[in-house]
Amino acid sequence: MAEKMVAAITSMDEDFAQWYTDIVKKAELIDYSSVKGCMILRPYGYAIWENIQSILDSKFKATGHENVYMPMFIPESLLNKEKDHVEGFAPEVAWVTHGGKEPLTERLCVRPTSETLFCEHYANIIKSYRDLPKLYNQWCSVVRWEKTTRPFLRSREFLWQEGHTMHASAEEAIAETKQMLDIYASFHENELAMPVVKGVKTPSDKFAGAEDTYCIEALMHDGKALQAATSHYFGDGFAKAFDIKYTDKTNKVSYPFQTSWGCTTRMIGGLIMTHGDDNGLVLPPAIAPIQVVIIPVAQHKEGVLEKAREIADTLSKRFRVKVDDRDQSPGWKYAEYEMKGVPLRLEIGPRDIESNQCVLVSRLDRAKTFASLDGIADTVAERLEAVRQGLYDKALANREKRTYRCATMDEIKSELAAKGDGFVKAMWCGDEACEDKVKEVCGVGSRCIPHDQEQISDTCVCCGKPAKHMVLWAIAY
RNA sequence: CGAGGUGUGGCGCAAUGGUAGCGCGCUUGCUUUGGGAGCAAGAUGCUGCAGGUUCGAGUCCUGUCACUUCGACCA
Repeated sequence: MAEKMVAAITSMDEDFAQWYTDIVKKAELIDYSSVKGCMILRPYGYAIWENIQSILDSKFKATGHENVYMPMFIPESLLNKEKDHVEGFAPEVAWVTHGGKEPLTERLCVRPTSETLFCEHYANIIKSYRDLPKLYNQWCSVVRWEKTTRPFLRSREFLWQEGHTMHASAEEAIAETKQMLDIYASFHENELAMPVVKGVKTPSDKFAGAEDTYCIEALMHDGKALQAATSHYFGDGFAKAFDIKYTDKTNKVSYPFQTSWGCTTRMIGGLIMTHGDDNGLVLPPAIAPIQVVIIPVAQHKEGVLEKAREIADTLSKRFRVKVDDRDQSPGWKYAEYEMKGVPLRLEIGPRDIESNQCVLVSRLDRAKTFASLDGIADTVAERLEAVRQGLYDKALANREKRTYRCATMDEIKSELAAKGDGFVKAMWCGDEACEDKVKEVCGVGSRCIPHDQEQISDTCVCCGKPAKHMVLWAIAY
């Protein structure tokens, strides 16, 4: 019987990539569409995104941000206004060249990101220091014509939010950049139960047109890194390129300072690869579309379904609950909701009803325990919190196990060879040539310069000159 | 963009160049129900597409498209 269940998906140790693909399909998160790299988010997958969206949206609003909606198209001339930006994105934009049968006089790109659109608009509406700050966000999809694609991790169209803000001073803009990074980090650690490393990108890895790019990096179960969210400080470069000017308190014409920050449906890929196991997806309660699934056992027997629905009524005041009364065997349903990552299962059958109890099964370890139906909502709340904490602890333990502190490139190579992919902490002189060489020789790229610095050694891991920073290195998704 | 893999019923697969089959799923009925239930009866195919070779092509050849894996690049 156990064999049959494991056979349902590829084992993650056997083939992690195939395991991932099996999960996104079998947990009914997505389906492939007829356009390469464009996935269909099915109800269950979209519900996860809606939960992520609703939590983050309330955090954004609590910090003073307002939602807007910008057009999907950017005229070529507008995209071209900021040199670094267009160079960064031009290779992967999709172009609209015709309206009906008529060629357009100027081709339009489908937004790969909306800095240029926000800047054009800000130039029109920011005239006085009284107009600042502007704290806008939008939820939308963007298009980047990627060569190779994977569901959630790299699709040609993906859903995201992009915040774009304008501030009177550099300090205020930098504070905004950091505030949003903190919001992303706490969302990942608390709601998604994913430990993350906060840091700043090296100059070669910055967002096109940014002065500083901050990010949070998470380590997946297979030891590869995933950038989970980013927050950029732009200085006044875009403001100058787009002629966004205002009159400040001293009656002087000034340029405002800008930020942007975003996170995407890629987070769902991160959830899968952080928490999933050989029985399928495992979802942290905060974003699980179903937090508690109730499985009636021997549901044709008198009183069973009624009792299941009664419990559901009680629980649904506090949790997202589903009673599955389909005509399938209980075992079939157990396997199905494990595949879908439902954090807690409640089984109720005739024997339980007699003794006023039910069986609770945590998705974390599939351990079965009896629980009294008195005060069941409090018990469920405790168990859900235990799932969240357990997921976080497990992910953190994996990250610690796979974090290597290295003083030389030889050490990096031998650690990775001996213990598998993971985070490498090693010192760096700041020279891009060394960054490139580490990637070439050791196979790991720089992910970020972590905020929490450690002194691994005094000299650059590559050239031996005095080190400026500890860098986090890894193979990235 | 480079290197591989795969295209046959909804899904997974089989079929020496010779009548397209199996399992799962699906439908109906009955019996079941505490870890993917059992029996019975059904339905489902222009073998990705286009050419070619052949008396005959799922099978061989050419082209093409799609999906997918791994690299390089990116959220």
